[in-house]
Amino acid sequence: LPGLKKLPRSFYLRPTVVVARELLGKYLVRIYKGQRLIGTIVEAEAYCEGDPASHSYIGRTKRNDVMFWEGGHLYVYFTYGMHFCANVVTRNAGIGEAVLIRAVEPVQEIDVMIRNRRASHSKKSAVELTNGPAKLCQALCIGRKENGIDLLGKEVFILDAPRLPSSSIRTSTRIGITDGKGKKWRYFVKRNGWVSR
DNA sequence: TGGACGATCCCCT
DNA sequence: GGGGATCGTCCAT
Repeated sequence: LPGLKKLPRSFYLRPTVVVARELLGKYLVRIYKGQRLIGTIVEAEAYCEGDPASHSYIGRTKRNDVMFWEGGHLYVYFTYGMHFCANVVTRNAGIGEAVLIRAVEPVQEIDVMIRNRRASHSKKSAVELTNGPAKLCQALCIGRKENGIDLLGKEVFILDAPRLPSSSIRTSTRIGITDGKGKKWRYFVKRNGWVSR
């Protein structure tokens, strides 16, 4: 992906639903042991202040602290006793908002991603490599240590790409939540096979 | 100090 | 389509 630049800080400081929508089509890059694991973001959800479904709804705690950092950091949380999920922090410091990355389409080092998910992926389709928030974290080696990483650094970052036409973007309510229903803050690429169900 | 539960995934039916 | 795995976080005793 020669010539593509990292998204600047200013990209992340904008309203969270705008960031969620515009992250579609961008390249999520993970540098791990000298390898460049890359996937195109195809599904994302916005979590805003005043939203009962957001981890930040209860206020600032040790767990959700990174959500309140300046936009352009990575908030990684642990859930269900075994899974990690990755979020892009948005807006200015002191505001607890973020975008959950729910799915990516593998682009580069796909064989490494298969190996990272080997235990459970042995006889599954290519789609199941990264069609969910915890699956893509496993495929890209994103875990507890990556919580709080600066997306303008060298370990995890996002490369710019042309904005997708609005005709290729769809919206829906968010997945797997009970509070805050009705908000159509899930964005995904129409007809892309890696979008979760 | 304890218990309820979760922005999920996988395997089984 | 349903349930079990599995444990950190948070709040109520």
